[in-house]
Amino acid sequence: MAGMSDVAKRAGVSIATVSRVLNNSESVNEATRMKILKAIKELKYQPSRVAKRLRSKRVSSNLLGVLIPDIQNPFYVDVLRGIEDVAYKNNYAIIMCNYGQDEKKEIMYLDILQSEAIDGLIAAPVSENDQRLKSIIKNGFPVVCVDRGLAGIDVDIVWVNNEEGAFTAVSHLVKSNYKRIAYISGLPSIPSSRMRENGYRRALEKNKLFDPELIKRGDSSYESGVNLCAELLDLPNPPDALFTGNNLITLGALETIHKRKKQIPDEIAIVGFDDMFWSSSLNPPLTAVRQPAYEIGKRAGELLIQRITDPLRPCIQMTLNAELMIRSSC
Amino acid sequence: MAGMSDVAKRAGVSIATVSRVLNNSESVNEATRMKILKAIKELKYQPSRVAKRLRSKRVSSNLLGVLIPDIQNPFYVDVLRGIEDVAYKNNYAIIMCNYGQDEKKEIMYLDILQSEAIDGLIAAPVSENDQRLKSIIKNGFPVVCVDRGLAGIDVDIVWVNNEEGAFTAVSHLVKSNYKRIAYISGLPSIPSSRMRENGYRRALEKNKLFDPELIKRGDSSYESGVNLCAELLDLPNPPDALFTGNNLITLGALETIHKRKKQIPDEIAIVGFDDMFWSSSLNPPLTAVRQPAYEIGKRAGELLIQRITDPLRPCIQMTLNAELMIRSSC
DNA sequence: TTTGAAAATGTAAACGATTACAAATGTTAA
DNA sequence: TTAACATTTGTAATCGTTTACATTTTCAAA
Repeated sequence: MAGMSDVAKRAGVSIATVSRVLNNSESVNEATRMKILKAIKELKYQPSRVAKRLRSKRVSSNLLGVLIPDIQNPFYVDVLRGIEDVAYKNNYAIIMCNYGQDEKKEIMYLDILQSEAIDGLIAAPVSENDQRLKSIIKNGFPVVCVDRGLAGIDVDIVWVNNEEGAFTAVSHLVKSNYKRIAYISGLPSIPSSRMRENGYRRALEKNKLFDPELIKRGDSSYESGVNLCAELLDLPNPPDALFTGNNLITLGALETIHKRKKQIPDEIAIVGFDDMFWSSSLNPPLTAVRQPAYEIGKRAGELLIQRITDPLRPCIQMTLNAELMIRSSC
Repeated sequence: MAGMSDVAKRAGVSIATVSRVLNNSESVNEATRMKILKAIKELKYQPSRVAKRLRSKRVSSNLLGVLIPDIQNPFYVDVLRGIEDVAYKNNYAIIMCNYGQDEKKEIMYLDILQSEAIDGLIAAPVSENDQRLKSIIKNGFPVVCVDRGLAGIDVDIVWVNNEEGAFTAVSHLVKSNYKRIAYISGLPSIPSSRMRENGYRRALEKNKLFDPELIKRGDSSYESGVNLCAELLDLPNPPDALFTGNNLITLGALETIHKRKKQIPDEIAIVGFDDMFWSSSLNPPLTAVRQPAYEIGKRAGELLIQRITDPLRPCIQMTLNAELMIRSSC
């Protein structure tokens, strides 16, 4: 592929001048500009972002990193869309890394992203004690967290009020007169799992309905939804309602309930954390706590770009509202 | 951040030696190797992939590009997972670009990916006449297409037999005695939309059931599923069954059907192209043509890595089987 | 010893851009 | 004509690696 020197040769100028018209910086004579533009066209010249990034660390590489735990979870897909739209508008491309809640993989990706000299990173860390991510932040690298925080360090973060969302959902179940309300939790090492559990617990204790037997903790996956729901249904004194800790768990629980031909909500009610755009087409239309996922991504993208341009701005914690979408599953 | 020269200084050797232990190439004395390794640890040195890529074009950058039309479509998510697993195993990271079926965006991403000096690209092109992608392939750059082909050019490709899949699905509808079977197509510029239409048409014509009025062509989105389904239901002589052209269209059509409180399959049957892992939790459990999406991604990843190591290997077109998953929606 | 090959290490030129600084050219006013 | 300044262009260093080639060190055999 043609390089800048080829263009320079063809246009009969020096590479400095070529660089100048490329970055339309400083003054360059209109005639030479035209010559150079013509040469660029003819040679189909494309500047190498790699060389550019190597040379000027202080200049934007127009690359953002995104590190998410699970691309299969529609919540993160929407977050990603939000990030991407903002990035595209601001002329950034994104490297997306999906670490599948695997810490080794997360570390590998973090290394790669750093050594790719990205301008900034949006991450949902593997846990709140993510050492590697913390040290990156301490080094002054621009990072925005989404959905999950980091303990003992000041960082921009965008998330929802998980406790309140869970509290509202479970309270709705209580009001609807369910008595044995179970919670299928995601990975307990994820802060949001515990926040949601707190909300669940607060709603039940307030009404003296709390029974520790009805909490099952899994790994935030579809399979764990399938299995833990089965365990709950097999209890000698099974629950009459289910609060599921995320998207995939909800779908897994539904799978089990349907397989056992239990009626929802008559035999078992269910309300899930995380809405999906097709929730109303589920059987039955699912009552769920809706996180504004796209909005979360959008805000995170904006915060990151701000931080890149102004590294000294104080950190912001942005808590968006989760909303209970009441449909027919409870 | 510390660079290679810092490490060299600390270990009291030249940068060349550092580079050698990093790439464990050639012989280096065990004692010096230790010294250097120690210095690397102490300085938390991380090699810059950017500099590495700039220097050695012929050496692998361990970066793969993935270009997909719509990250919201669960089919592509699964393809992506397949690619990612293979990439990870072979020590490649991936840059994922989602162009949202927007040609301008696709071209931008293609430019970026090229100038990032990635090793290879897996793409589902915007159309079979994608000029930019074609010229990249002509330049000898390693590319594997997924789900969508390219006209008039030899390229590795992994997809399913769309026509056959559609034919099977629609034939099943015919066997079940539906008479007015409609097709909601995705964007006609996408080859798979037309292939599926061909299968649909062949199945109906064979049984003298074809009626051009029952074909609606949209843009492969959820919204177009919602709207075109409504148009079909509003027909003076509405269909008694629906064949939907992809995932999102299916979900959109379900939305409309439910909103109108039509019974599935009694008032209207539906079979969709593309299965989802939660299809059995839909209302009703959805009959769908299952593409082995994860497998498609995995195969594509393998083909790409092969091509990178052997640029001269003849092109392969890999057609996987689509399978009809019969549930209760027809 | 000396010699020569093998092993270990160093030197310096790339890779393809940006950019400080220098140099050349053009323009205006005295 | 020339001084003074603005405009335009060029030169060369730089970013952090890899690598061809040169050099030094080591060591066994003569």
